[in-house]
Amino acid sequence: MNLANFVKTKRKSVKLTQPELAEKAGVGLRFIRELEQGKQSVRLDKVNQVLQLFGYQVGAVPQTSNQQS
Amino acid sequence: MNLANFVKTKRKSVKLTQPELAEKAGVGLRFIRELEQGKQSVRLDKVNQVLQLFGYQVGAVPQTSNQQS
DNA sequence: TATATTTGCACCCAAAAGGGTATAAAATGA
DNA sequence: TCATTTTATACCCTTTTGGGTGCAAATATA
Repeated sequence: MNLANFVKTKRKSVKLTQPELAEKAGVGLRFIRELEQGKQSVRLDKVNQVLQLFGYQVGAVPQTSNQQS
Repeated sequence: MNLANFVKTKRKSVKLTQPELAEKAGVGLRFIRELEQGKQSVRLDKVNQVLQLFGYQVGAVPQTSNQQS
């Protein structure tokens, strides 16, 4: 589970659309879309704005890890 | 342990200076410094370039977690 | 004490992010 | 099937990043 799928899965689990998530997180709609599509060069602070809605944050995880899901 | 301290600690554990780490990771020295100082708006791909030297990558971790160390 | 390392600050600059918007495509539901 | 919702892609624009560099001060380290 990478960050992109993590966000997508979490968003769907709380029944939010991308525009709704963007609004709640205080980021742009385009950012949510690029994030869920796996864009690598996103900004860390924006990612954290999204993750904290789900009670998560960006951290270092072992490369072999499946991260949280 | 936040990302900044994680990188700093890992770097010191393998006895690298900031310039050496920057060179190995393929990022600028200024980036390493800003990362270790906790700058929030860094780019995720650059963070990953650094973390993978230590066998780690960026992932979602619970907010209450101490992340990996 | 010296030496090496780290930090902080300031420039300049090219490249990219991210926001907004509009349109096209895909998915979902009646 | 058709209509609606959701998602994806493209274009502008402004702001910021990140790299390079230099220098001074603070902090370790031998």
